[in-house]
Amino acid sequence: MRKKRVTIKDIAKTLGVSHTTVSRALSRNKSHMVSEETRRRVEQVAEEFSYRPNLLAKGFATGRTGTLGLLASESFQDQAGTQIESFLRAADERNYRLLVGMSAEWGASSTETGQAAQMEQFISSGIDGLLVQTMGDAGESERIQIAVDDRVPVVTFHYPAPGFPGVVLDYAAGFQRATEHLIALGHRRIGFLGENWEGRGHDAARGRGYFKAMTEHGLHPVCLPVGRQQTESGYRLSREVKGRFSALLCCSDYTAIGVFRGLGESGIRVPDDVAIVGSGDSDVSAFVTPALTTQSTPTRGIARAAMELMVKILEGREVACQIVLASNLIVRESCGSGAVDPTTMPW
Amino acid sequence: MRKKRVTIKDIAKTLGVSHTTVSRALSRNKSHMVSEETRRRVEQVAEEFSYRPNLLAKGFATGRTGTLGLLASESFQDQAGTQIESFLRAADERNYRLLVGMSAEWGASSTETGQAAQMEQFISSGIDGLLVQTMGDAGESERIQIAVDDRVPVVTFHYPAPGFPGVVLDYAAGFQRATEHLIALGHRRIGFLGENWEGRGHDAARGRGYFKAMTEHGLHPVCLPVGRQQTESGYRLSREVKGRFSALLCCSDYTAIGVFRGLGESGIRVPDDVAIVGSGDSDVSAFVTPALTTQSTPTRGIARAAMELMVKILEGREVACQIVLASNLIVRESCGSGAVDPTTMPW
DNA sequence: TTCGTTTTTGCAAACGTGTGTAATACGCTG
DNA sequence: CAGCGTATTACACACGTTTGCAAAAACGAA
Repeated sequence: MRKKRVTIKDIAKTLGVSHTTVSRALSRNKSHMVSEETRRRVEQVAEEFSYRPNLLAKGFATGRTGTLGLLASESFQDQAGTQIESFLRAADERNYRLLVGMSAEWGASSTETGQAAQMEQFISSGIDGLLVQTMGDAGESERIQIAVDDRVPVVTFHYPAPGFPGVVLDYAAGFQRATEHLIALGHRRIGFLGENWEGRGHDAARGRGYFKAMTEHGLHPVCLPVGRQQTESGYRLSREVKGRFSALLCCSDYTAIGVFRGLGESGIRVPDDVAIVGSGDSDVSAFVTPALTTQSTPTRGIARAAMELMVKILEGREVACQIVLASNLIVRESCGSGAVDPTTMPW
Repeated sequence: MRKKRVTIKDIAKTLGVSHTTVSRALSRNKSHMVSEETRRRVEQVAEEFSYRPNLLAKGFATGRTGTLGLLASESFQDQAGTQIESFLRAADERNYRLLVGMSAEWGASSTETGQAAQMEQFISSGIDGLLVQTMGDAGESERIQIAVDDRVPVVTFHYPAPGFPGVVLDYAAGFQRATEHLIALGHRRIGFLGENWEGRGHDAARGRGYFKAMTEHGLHPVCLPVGRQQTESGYRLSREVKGRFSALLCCSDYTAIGVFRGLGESGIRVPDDVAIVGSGDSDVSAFVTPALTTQSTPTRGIARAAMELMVKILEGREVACQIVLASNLIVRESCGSGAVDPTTMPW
């Protein structure tokens, strides 16, 4: 007895008009007007039948679905969830739905679909635009190009993707400022803990900022390479710190936390003996003891800016541009500057 | 010069066959066979033209889109992101796409769409099924009923929604066990910090478990009501603890962290003076000092189970059932049992 | 009334794919 | 050769909505 879903034709039939009229009445079409009287009656019957438009058919007919694809990167650690959340809010505000995918291009398990495959699926699903979290890995541009070739507007976010519009975070400037902050506090022997020193990706960008600040002040930059397991790497590397550094810049809060633990076991106190700066402003960073001074990642701001850019592009008001967001230093307790901004703490 | 997207008709034309044949060749239709020879040629041309099926049209024609709706609840605090992440993985494993929405039924700002509205949008979008995170608030059943009335299979998760299939977490049993754990450690004056004491929702479920354990051991249960701002509430309530309780059960890790802070300022040590148990196993719980003993929320397991149930229902292999997941106690440092399971710590 | 203009409505095609039914071709049996 | 079954292909329509074009209705002015 499965009754079929109610369509505009059902409404048309009960009112004795054509389905065309109903369509126009409901969509408030400008070019063709429908009398106030008819519109009222149509809306009333629609309400009565609890009519729900078939967005599939609508999208099929118009070529617009009101849905955007969001490809988040799993490599973005614990921030992935927060980032997605921010985008959900931003999309909701502008009345877009979000088809979400998360992919790990590196170390993807066999069951998980690679980013390229997910992207093709999304494109086929008839999205109006694609939001891609960029990590700066090799082959990224080629992947994004797939969407562009299929005329799907793309907005990247997080890391620069040359040639594509996007919202990027200025990690280099952020880390330069962080380094200068430590120098201003009197530190001279400052170490850098990151995945790779020079090359591509986020850590390298941070490294460039660190390098610049150090050399500009006539100081010698030193990099301690961190592995995939960041907390563990930090813990391990903490052994090399003693007497060698008075401050450490970590490319991840988790690395910093590992260092915390390791130093604590050796009886080295933070920030009294060694100052530490993290990066990412993860949820945990305010809760560790001492609270971590960290380079912020404005997840919400990124989402907002990317969404706005996307809407502008969809409306033809913007063609391509790179929006650079500053990465601020959130000063808490771990580098002992004394002046902790209370608004950066959860209590 | 915007070339149109390539369709099966384009393929058909170049091969001199009908689009029907192409459709059948690509979809590997059983009832109508297509010769091996033709299939090969079709696939080759499809590859050559880098044909991508229009999933909108496909879904429109078949009534199946391969997309599921996920309605997460914002009230689920910092776990929302993790929960969504888990579902993305589970969906990917079974080759479904996920249309994600997040809603706060309570305190929703004017710009944010309520859950009911989001659900209607999702239904219109032609999803094959809907995954709803339940919080046990009033009107929830009526909301879910909307989807069911439109013949969209629904699977709820997190909190029991009577009459609908779902995956639920046994908070009551979990908190009962947590309470008994404290009793076994010798505690007698144990307080309960939760949003509401008796009624509906998660905290009430936890409260029931606590109540049961206490009365069964002839102890007197006491509830300290927590407000919306959990960390702050915990901080505030910590003043009432001194000399009154030797242990506290908090319905949220954030409440526990607020209590930590407050007690610390009063010179009361955890776990030496007061034992504390949290709930949620948030990302932060392992990083605070002392590391928080907490009732786990198996986000990944919930997603897996809900997804499996959904697939079974879609395939007609299951009609309705409630899957109850146990909520384990993760013993760390904050209740001083001494035996910390190292696998619960991030290092 | 008659014509012109504007407002309102309907017809029919289109979007890309799937599917029931009919047609064709081929080979086999009697 | 007629008759029949089977494998393969084609035709035509369906799915629900939008939209260009044309027709009808309403209205005002001459």
